[in-house]
Amino acid sequence: MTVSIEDVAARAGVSTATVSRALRGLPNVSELTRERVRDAARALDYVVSPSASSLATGRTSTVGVVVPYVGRWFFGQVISGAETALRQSGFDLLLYTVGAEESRRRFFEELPVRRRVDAVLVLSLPLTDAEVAAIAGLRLPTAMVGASVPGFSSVRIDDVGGASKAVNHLINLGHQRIAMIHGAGIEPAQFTAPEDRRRGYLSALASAGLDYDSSLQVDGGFTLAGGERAMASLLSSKHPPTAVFAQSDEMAFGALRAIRRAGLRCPEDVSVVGFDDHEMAEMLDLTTVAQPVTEQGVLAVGHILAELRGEAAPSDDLVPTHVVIRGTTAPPTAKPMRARVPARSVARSAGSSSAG
Amino acid sequence: MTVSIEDVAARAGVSTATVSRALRGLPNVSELTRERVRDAARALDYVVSPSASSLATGRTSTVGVVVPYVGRWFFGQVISGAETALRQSGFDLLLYTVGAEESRRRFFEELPVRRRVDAVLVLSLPLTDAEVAAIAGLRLPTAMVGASVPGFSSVRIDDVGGASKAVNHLINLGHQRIAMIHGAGIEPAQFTAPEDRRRGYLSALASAGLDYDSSLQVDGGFTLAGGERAMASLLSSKHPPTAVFAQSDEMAFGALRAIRRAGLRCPEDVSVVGFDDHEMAEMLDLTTVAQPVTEQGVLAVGHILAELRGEAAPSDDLVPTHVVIRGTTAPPTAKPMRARVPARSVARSAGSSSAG
DNA sequence: GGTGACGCTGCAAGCGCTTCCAAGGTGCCA
DNA sequence: TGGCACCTTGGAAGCGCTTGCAGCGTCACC
Repeated sequence: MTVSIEDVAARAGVSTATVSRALRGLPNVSELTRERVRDAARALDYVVSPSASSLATGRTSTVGVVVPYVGRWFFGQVISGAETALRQSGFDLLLYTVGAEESRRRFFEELPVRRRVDAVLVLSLPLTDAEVAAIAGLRLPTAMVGASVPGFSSVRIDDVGGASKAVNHLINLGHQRIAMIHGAGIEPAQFTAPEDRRRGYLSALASAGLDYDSSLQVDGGFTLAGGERAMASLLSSKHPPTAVFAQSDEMAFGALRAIRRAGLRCPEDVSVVGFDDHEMAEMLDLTTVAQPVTEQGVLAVGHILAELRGEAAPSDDLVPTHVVIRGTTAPPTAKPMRARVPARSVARSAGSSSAG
Repeated sequence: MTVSIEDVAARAGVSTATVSRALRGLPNVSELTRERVRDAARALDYVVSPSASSLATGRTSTVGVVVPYVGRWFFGQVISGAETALRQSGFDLLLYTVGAEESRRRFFEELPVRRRVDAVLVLSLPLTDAEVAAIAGLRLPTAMVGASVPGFSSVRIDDVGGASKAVNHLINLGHQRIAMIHGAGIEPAQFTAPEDRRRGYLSALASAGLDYDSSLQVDGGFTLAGGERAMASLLSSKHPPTAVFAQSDEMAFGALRAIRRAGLRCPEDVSVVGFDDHEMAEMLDLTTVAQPVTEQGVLAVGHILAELRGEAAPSDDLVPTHVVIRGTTAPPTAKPMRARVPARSVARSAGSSSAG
């Protein structure tokens, strides 16, 4: 039924060994023979059997990608980049989503990637020590995106730098009272983003000689709803900020909503900067810190492939970020927050009267 | 180095044949033996070699999923559902993204899934005839999500019904002048969503006895920017609509932005309904038509697995939708677009069969 | 006691490749 | 002309499983 290497060999009048060599571009095959083999293969519509091939070589030409959720924009982008890079090098991408507690447990328990892949890519999964050990036990080239674990290659963004760029942007606009909506620090240790972004925030404030006010740091739990709550609480404080740096775009979205619901306007009353450059950021005109997302997938694959070729030891990449200035940031108004529009009932007159 | 079935056999004191049968739960193995084998396997941390196994059986226990983009919310969700369902049945998921023209061409030309997968899942890819032929040539169980092709299983939503539900919602609120922002009809024939949604729109209007005004149908090309342009043009017409049905949430988002930029308010001045229940729809408080997304992946996998077991011929699923009412729809103001009056009084003029 | 039937197990032949090793040719130099 | 190095090619042994077929006790029943 299916055509095998033997059929090709017969048709080309050579041995299977030669077919194998010819088709894979190995040296020590005369050009003439190679052509004949290629023709035969083409004529028979021959495709090598991956299982036979990997049984013989021990290599699978497949990389396992472990990701919490595929549905989230960020992961989708990274996977996309990784897939392209892998495909280009002749590798397949086996997907494992381990977002649900149950599936995660099973993944690290059974390690279904064993014998199935040549290398592993772990995306933004803060791993417990046991999980790290499990992965290490695979003895496969492994790269992490978004978290750094000793012994593995990793690709991360410059969280500290990104955060201070964002805050500097606000400072340059003239803001002095700048709040931060952060993510909770409850995650495993390798997930350093919240802490790093906080460091960036603080260092920007410090080098501008601005006061540090701990009441301006509120937890938004990295969710939209959390960002909304955080912003609401900031707005209702006795001395609200004129600008807010949110550690993620989703929290920034929530903040925007809170601002709107409070009858205030952004950026006239409060400026907001996010972090990520989420696909919706543009639509909401959110100033934010952009990170190259797809590229991180590509870089991670690069590490993996290099290790696979034995060319490189595990190494870390820190990719740069840049601030994308959009419409949610502006200089503070002269008299910050004084004449507060009565929220709720009176729909903001922004549209008709003061538009522009 | 790696432990093979032979090691397990030796340790359990049986033949490799028995190990194979015992571990796979085949009958004709005494419970005692099975236990011994299991223990040996566990003790040696044995994992069957997928390549050896599939070389021997011809089955790969892998399903190829072909998708235009992973980064888009909808696809991510569907993949997620499919992955879970597959994993549960012991299948792996091989991902192929063919969004880019180049990668798409290569995919259908080389058909890298050949010999690699047992079945194929094609997500929301309107295929050309040649592409359909290529897939058919694989002679593998195949299911489509979002498009229906004769000969293949498919899972789609009820576009006609969804659209008319959306429009009925507007009609029930009292709207009489309802526009539609649609997607261009330039795609291959199987991509029937635009046309079906138009049919739903028209039938809802018709059964409410409302006029059909072709100037109220504008193309938004299924993009945010397109939706914005379409809405802008509607707003600037001499007789603008009081409500708009957008064939996708993204276009609806664009419409919202156009409304805001025109200094108008939603829903006070114009109501907007979208389609999809995009993850951002909630954040933007958009009334929309929700479809079960993850579930479509699960259903498609169901079809595939059934075919794989030889249990079923290709069949179609039409999954229902429902309107999610949020804040972008409200009864029209009494005197549309002229003076702004609180829009309470008109609340229930739903049944009015009077033609406008 | 003979004889199937039946349950459990092992033998061994593949599955379709890759690769080590040896063999045959060729050309070149001594 | 013989010897040698080098380039091509083929033979054949696996890689680690699955599975058809046969063997062998056991039983039940004639």
